[in-house]
Amino acid sequence: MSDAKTTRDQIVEAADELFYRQGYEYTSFADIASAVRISRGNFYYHFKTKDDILAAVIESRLSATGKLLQQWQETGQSAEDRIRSFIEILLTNREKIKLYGCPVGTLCGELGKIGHSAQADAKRLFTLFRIWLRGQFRQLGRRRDADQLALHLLARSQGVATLASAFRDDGFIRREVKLLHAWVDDCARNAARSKPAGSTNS
Amino acid sequence: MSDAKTTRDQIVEAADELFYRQGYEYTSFADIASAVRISRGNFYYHFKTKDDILAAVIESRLSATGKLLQQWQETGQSAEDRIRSFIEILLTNREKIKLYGCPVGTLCGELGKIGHSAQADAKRLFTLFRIWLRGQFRQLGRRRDADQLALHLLARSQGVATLASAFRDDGFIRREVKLLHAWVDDCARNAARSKPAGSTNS
DNA sequence: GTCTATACGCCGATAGAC
DNA sequence: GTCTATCGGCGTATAGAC
Repeated sequence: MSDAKTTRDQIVEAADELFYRQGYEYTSFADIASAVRISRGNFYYHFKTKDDILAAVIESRLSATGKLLQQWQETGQSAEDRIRSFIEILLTNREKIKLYGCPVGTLCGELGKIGHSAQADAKRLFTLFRIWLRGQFRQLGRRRDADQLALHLLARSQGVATLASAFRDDGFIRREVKLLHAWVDDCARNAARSKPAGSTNS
Repeated sequence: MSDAKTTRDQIVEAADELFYRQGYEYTSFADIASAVRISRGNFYYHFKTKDDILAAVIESRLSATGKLLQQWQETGQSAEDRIRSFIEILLTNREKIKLYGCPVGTLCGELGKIGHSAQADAKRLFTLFRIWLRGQFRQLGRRRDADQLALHLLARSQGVATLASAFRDDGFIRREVKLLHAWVDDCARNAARSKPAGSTNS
């Protein structure tokens, strides 16, 4: 509690940011140590290996993502609204996305390529969003294809992030976000049509 | 000519594959040398630095991509067909995509993160597809938004590749390819509707 | 808990024999 | 053109003083 962050927390925080900006492989202990302003030696008091730091970073991201989704769950007026808050992160985080892509997608990709065992854990970040989105689409009335819609939306977001970082194009992001909102419109319409007359979402 | 590949060509070929499968940063000279079965020392007779190899690999990919697009241009019966051949590479290359993602997207992403100057060249791979696709959509009659449609299709493909490699899901790829073909259907329909009656594509 | 000093290997890169 | 031998640097990781 209060603002007294432990050194360990500072390390995780700095590593999180550096792994996002530079990638895991490219980030050295020296990078993290100098960001936290501690010596490399002190480092190993808190984490035995680089893999341990990665595990802690992923755990921290999983926790933060869970809280974010829970917050959306509480503040969103409807399932449709909640899906739209997911889409909006593309706009909210667009400056970082243009520079470093999506933190989930790029980490999973890198860990997959170097055959790192932590890729399974990183994938759980995707799964967290997938399950949450699936729940929203179910509430929208798309019970049969809710999971497919969730994956589709995840894929669309990943694609936007990848091209946004390649071309550094703001207008492109805005247009794609508009298209995604229009796609949600369609999802809601089709759900209403296929539901029995008079049924509601609750 | 003939099958007598020069050592240099073999190096580029091996590096190309390794950069795709392991990433640029993670691939060492030792990896490439052992793949080509030459000593590390001999290596430097052909390439002065690792950056030089990367440049040669990108150049090789640009050339191969250009030839592929030219071939599609010649064999495709219509612009619509040609766009569909682009979509089909997701299916054709799905085994590698599930393991290593898209070679263009992952390379651009990695080079962007480590701030490598060759990222500008890697981006040209995207631009090659972008311009070619833009041309196809123009021929389809979508003159005003041809470039936006090209970027949209590129983004959708990238998203499919990213999630396919995270979840290793064949069914997901197939469903998304179907959706993309349906999207092309819509593109062609909307183009026909907005064109003056009686006009043709040629 | 934090530091300095240090081990040890792999990295990219060079020199020079054949 | 291909090899062996080797360099300097940085990477992760450890030992031990304070």
